[in-house]
Amino acid sequence: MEHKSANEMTALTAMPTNGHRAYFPGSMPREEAGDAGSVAHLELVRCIERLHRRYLDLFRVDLMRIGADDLSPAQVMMLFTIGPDDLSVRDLIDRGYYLGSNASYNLKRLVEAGYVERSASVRDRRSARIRLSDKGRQLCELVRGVDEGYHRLVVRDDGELRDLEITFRTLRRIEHTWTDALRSGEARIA
Amino acid sequence: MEHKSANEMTALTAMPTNGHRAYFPGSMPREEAGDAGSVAHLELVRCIERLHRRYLDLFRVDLMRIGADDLSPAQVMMLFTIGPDDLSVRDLIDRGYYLGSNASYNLKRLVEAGYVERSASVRDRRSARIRLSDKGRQLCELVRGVDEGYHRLVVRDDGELRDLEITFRTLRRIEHTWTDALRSGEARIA
DNA sequence: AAGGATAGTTCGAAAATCGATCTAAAACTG
DNA sequence: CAGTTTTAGATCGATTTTCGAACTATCCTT
Repeated sequence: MEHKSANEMTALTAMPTNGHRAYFPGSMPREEAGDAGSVAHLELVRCIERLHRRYLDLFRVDLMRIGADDLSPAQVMMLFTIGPDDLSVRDLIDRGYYLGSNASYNLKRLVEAGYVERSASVRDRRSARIRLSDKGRQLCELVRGVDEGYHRLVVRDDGELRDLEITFRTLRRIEHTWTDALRSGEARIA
Repeated sequence: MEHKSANEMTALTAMPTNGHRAYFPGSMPREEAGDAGSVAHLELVRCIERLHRRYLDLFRVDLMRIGADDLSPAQVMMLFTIGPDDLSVRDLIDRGYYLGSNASYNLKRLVEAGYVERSASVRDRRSARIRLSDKGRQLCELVRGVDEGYHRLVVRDDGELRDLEITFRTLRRIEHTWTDALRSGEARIA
């Protein structure tokens, strides 16, 4: 938490539109063979990693503008993962694939900063019930407002809307595939 | 670096296929209005964040199996960002959207561990030339092999291949949009 | 009631992040 | 050419994050 942005040596100044090679699907050892030149899973993974890093930079700036400089991007995202629901920490963990201790850590900050309310469940007193506070909901509104700007930049016509939908659907499918793979992978160990 | 995996309280045990609500496009404050219920940019962002976290878990396990337990997932990804090329640190930074000091930090480890070779440029002696070593290339081969397994899980027919291509193309477009937004956003400040 | 599973937190060590320096080598500028 | 400014990149120190291993408290089973 607490970061003043204003990147120094970051990639900010230079887009991928840099000099030499294409860098598009070209920046990895041989790929001409095998998949007949189509996009490989690994390229997508790399893209996701890059996008994630990129969005963090962008989002941090936006959060600063909004005035939510007491939260890290990941913490704000966590607010959206909670959403309008009233859930247990376990549910939150499952939704966001968080590690238990990390979820606790971030949740603690969210509660301390007043974005999330926590109370003990009546039925099971081990279990905590979490939900957004008004402050939390307000922040979500603001973020959603900012995001609409990006939405408009990204989907400018029906074709792009359709692509976005396919993209979302595909990513969800991949998410599911990975989760399965992870589960069965661990099964061999356990 | 150095992590023994074997998550404890992680989401490993429970997929998003958990109890109560749908959670699909449902876990955020109101979205029925406006976009006519279609996928919003923000949902995609959240998905990317989740996928990133998820893949980290998966990849760490794979790296362990491969025997590359001296590198973090991000560092291995950096190898692919270097790819077959011979580039300067600046190029690497631009390609991967790294922060300068982080790139240095990771690069140092890659060089120390023998995956990357660095030498000074002849023309500009400030500039370093970076490239994969044999060891680095070998690791990339191994990872690529593992990845082919996931590729087959994810694209099982032509339709899915087409979706993957659209997804990749769309994500690249978004990446570009964000980079632009970030650049022009910072411009106002600078 | 005893033993085990579950929910969630806390702790300490390790690692990652970030911006501010800092060095060295270009590249300008007069 | 001396003087200044830029650029490439490494390094430093402070902060934040990540992770797994305890640990506490409650619940469930028998």
